[in-house]
Amino acid sequence: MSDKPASSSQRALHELREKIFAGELAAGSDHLESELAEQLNMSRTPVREAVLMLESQGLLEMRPRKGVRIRPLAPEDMAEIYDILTELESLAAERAAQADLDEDELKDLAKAIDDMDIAIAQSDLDAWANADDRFHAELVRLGRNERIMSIVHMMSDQVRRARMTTLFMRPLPTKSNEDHRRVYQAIKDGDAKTARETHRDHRREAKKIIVDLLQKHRLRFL
Amino acid sequence: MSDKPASSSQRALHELREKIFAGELAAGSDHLESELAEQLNMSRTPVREAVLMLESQGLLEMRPRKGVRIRPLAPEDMAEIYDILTELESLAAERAAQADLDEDELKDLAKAIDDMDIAIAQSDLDAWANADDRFHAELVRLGRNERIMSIVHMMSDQVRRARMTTLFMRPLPTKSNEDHRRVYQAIKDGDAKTARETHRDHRREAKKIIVDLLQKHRLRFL
DNA sequence: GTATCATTTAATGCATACGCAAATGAATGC
DNA sequence: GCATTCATTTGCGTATGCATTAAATGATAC
Repeated sequence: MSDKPASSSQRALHELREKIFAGELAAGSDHLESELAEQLNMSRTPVREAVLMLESQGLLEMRPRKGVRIRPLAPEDMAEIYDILTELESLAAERAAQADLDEDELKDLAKAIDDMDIAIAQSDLDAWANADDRFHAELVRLGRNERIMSIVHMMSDQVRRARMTTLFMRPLPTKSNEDHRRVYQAIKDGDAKTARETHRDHRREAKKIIVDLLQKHRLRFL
Repeated sequence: MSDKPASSSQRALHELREKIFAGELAAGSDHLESELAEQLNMSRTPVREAVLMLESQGLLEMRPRKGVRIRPLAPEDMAEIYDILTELESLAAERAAQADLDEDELKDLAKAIDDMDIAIAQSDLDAWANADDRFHAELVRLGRNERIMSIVHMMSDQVRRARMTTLFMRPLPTKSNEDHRRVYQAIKDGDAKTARETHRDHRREAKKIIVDLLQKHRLRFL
């Protein structure tokens, strides 16, 4: 249970991520390395290292002399990201279906789906979002491509803030879980084509919903 | 023509990349930060920064106390990467076809195809590889998704060494350019489906060829 | 009042130093 | 011999300080 010591740069990495997701470091805001270092109670060195890593993960930009800018997301960025997620997750679904997985290997996926039902029944959006994340992460894991896992993870991070914001702006995603179940069933049945196409359509829908929502609410950056 | 001053960490980034591609830093080899710093004639600080970036780009791993390891590529890694390239480039081809591009916007793509023909006529494999790179990069650019561009770039970097090695182990890719032309034509005609599927098949073929080659030659790591 | 240039300010990029922890090797006991 | 413990070395993580240079400020001329 006890946290490992963890190096300062690891801590910086995690804490900065958290602050970005929580909006504590607001989208579009600038921060000097020294400010961040002070906030985190460490020297600039580990902060710089963390910032470098976060930059290659697309969460912020280093702009010499202007500070570290937390990258805001425009609707076009959301579209880009959802397009990528659509392609890569669909491939993962296809591969998972081809892998002839037994029930035990699928249990985390099943659990995530059940948890979403429960969350919806209780109108618990946070729990729903959490289970949805797990569903997608597990799906990708079953696709057995490490690089796809890491790219999807990276893209998910980039949209995390925006998804959290929009989550409360739209009706309960009651229909969504039907798709999940269909994907699950196709994987279990070894029906690669259906798994792929069902998931692809599911993601396209998700893209449309969120992009439309941003446009409707004139959310140019978040 | 004169090189810009360029910061030490940028220089470290570029020079380390070059050394990795050139095999001067061999796949699987380990290197202390201090060695690299000495080689590059700078202190450990910018080297560490470059190494951190290269690590997130998947070219090497930092293993505390064991040195920086240049990541070797197993056939399974090649398969992973080609799967990703297949999906993302195909999407790019589809999007390019939908973009109703005029001849001028397609001229770099056309040039790359022509250059490949020339290179093949002269049996100049280096020139061919160069033009092939340009074709794929340009195709992705026309797909207008910045993130896909950067992911594809990253994946291409990861396979660069291995592709160079195998390039001289197989017959001239004479047929390959027919595919390129078909993709080009489909994009020009605005035929998104054909563009996508043609390119997808092209990439699947490429994957098969290279993975088979590695297996045949028992190249477990490179 | 505005534009240009000199001066100051301050954030960054990098070198350097140091403590710690892991790895290595030596010494000791069995 | 072999294992175990302790001493030594060495590489890394981080703090710190300084030089550089871009930006901000102020001064001067028009």
